[in-house]
Amino acid sequence: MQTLGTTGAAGAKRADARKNIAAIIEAATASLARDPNVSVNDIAKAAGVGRVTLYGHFDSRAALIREVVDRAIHDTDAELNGLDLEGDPRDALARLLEATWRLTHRYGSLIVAAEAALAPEDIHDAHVQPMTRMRGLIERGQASGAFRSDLPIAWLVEVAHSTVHGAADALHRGDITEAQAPTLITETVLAVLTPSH
Amino acid sequence: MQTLGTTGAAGAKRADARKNIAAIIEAATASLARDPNVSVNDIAKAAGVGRVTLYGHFDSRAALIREVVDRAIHDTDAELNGLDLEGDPRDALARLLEATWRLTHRYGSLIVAAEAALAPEDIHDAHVQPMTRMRGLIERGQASGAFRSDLPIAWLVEVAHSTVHGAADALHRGDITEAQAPTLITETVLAVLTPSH
DNA sequence: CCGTTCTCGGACACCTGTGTCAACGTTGCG
DNA sequence: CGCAACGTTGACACAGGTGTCCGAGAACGG
Repeated sequence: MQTLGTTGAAGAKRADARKNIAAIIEAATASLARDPNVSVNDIAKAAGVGRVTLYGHFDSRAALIREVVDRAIHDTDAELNGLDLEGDPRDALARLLEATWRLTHRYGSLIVAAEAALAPEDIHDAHVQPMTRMRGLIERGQASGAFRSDLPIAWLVEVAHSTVHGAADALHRGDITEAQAPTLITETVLAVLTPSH
Repeated sequence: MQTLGTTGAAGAKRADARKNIAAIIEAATASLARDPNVSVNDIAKAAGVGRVTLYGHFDSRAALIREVVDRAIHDTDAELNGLDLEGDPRDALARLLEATWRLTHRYGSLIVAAEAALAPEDIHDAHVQPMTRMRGLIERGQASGAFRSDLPIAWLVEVAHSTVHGAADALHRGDITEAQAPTLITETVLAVLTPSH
């Protein structure tokens, strides 16, 4: 058992087993996105299987979260790598922000769950990966004079992320609608990044 | 026992009892600001008393948190009410942001603890109170033309808060220093609020 | 100085969540 | 078919946190 590790390669398992594994991962992703402290029991119930069945496929709660996070990182990378980050930095940033928002909205508080359950080393990648992408784009915009350079680059990246995060909170609270979120985020971040004159 | 409820009025108690209560509240505030999931045991140890002594003064973990939160709200209100919010809206906003930052930094993740332990009704006040202050100031600035009016007011308030929150994260991560935080926050929020032309 | 008040520590019951086991179904393949 | 391999299940053991009770002892305040 436990033939699938962090690689996630489901080999020659029985058909129903593979179906259950998929259901568990899907349910875990959705549940953890909502509440980072969901119990394994709730995740199993959401997947339509028994709790012990889940333990038959994943060694521990941490192993399950690791698998979910790995998939999230993989999907995120795939989605973000398919993005066109060339051209006008402002337009590129808008595209990157829109994608980041979509992913944040999908995975929600998964990162919180990961931080609580996984070792710091495992978290590092999840944070650094999208960070450097945003950072690189902002640096390119600074070099071309499209973005302001009088604030620390790390801070500008942080602003982009907190704005996206804040939009998620505001949406959850009902202050804004899902439709207007991307516009508000882009408008806001660009307002910060635009040089005074 | 338990003569102090949410009012927090310590009456004619014994001197050491009052001292211990104060130590407990102080330790709980500091502990919860760091980790919203601290156990009652750890809080008691941090206060230098036994766990049972703590239960002698507070009916439950929730009651303790409620007391801590009430004090935090009270102190916050006092500090914010002492602020001069008149004059140039930009300067007033800078003052309000600076105070908000200081308080956020002091109380840290206390709100998270409150959200997990208290009923939604009890949380409402903690959120709404500082919200309306910021909102009123922004509205005044909008009326005088100092701030942009093309974005929803609720979103602008959210931006101010997520920027402060983001600064706390960046500081915790070591991306910025405590000294530059107020400047960065003010600079950023003003960049968003300043009309395009 | 003495009674009241408070602290302290251990022990207990209870709850929730995690992880494991052996027995019970079910699937898949010859 | 039929059997062996595998997945699934309820039941069990364990750990950590909360809240309570008790008795012994210390400190306060009159």
